[in-house]
Amino acid sequence: MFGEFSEQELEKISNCFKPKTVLKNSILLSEGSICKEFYFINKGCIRTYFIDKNGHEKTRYVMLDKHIGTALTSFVAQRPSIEIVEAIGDTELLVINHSDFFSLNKEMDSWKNFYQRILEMAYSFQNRKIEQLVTLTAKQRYENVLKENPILIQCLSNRVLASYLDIREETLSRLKSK
Amino acid sequence: MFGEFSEQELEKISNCFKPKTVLKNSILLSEGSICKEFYFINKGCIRTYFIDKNGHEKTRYVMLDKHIGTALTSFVAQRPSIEIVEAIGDTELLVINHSDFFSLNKEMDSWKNFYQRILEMAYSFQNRKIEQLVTLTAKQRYENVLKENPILIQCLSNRVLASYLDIREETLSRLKSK
DNA sequence: CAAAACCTTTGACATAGATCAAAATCGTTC
DNA sequence: GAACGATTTTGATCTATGTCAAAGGTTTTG
Repeated sequence: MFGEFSEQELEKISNCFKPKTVLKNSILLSEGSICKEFYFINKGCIRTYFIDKNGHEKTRYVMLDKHIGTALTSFVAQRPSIEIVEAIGDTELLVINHSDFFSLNKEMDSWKNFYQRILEMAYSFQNRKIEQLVTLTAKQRYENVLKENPILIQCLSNRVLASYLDIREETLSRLKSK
Repeated sequence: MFGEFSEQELEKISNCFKPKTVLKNSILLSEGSICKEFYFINKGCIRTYFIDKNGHEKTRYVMLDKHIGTALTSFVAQRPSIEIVEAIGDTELLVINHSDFFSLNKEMDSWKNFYQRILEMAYSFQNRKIEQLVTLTAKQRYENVLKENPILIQCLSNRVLASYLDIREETLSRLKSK
């Protein structure tokens, strides 16, 4: 899906991924912990978010079926995470831990390419997010998700969707009734 | 600085970098063009920015002496760029073009690591930027730059600094007089 | 299935920062 | 160095969105 691997390589890679099932609302990574895991979502939904000075949640990234991700900044730097990782619904995951991830990255050229692509895409995604935050109004951001990624609106509660759009839930409620 | 290279590798790498001097206010990449170049700033200052629907500039990234960068999204995907790259002052650059960059990335393991580190840092930088945009007030963002990166305040005009902070120049002017 | 806990909606009000306009400064050029 | 253009400051408004509070809804739980 993200890279091209030989049979042998796939064998080695799949040995590194361990299945894991988590229930709705489970915390996979709490604030201040160091992120040791990278996830492939087989089925379900998880998100990363952080909490601002006023105690409000800000959702950065939502992963649905067949997506990958983690609290990347903490995972890469092995520093305490600002971001929290949480299961939104019951979720089946495949997990690779930090040391296996970077062992593969040392040994396997095709994994390096894979990781590069992950980083490139993560970067582009963040970049689009910044563009939208600084150029679009709350309403435009909502309409943009409605158009580009409507599945999110089905999967997320209004509370979480609002935090993803960086607006208050009251504002989202008002936007929708128009 | 960013990676570890052997003498041989350094030789090869430096053959790919060409010196280039540009004058203040030169456009290195215009909107809609495909970014073909990656820059090392020897001396001077360049920025990347884009223009929102109201015609206002939004500065994403400022590179000073010994920094590296480019309009990364366009450079990576080889798609027309939303971002503009502009010299803020007269600037001496070293330039590597897209095909040399990715040739090195194919051939040279240490360059792969180097590129990974660039991407990791670029990602973290964007992430911090998002955190600050969504959690800090205009004043806090100004004070943050004042504290963390005061050299920017010397190098940039108020107009550009304001666009970097994502506030209007009038607001910045008012913030400063307090 | 009742009650507790949580989520969403609605209303009234507050405010940070934008907008528009006009002076005041500064820098560049002929 | 006068004059033009660009940048910065100041002032008077406007507005999108936040805040606070309360009322309905829904879901979870013993």
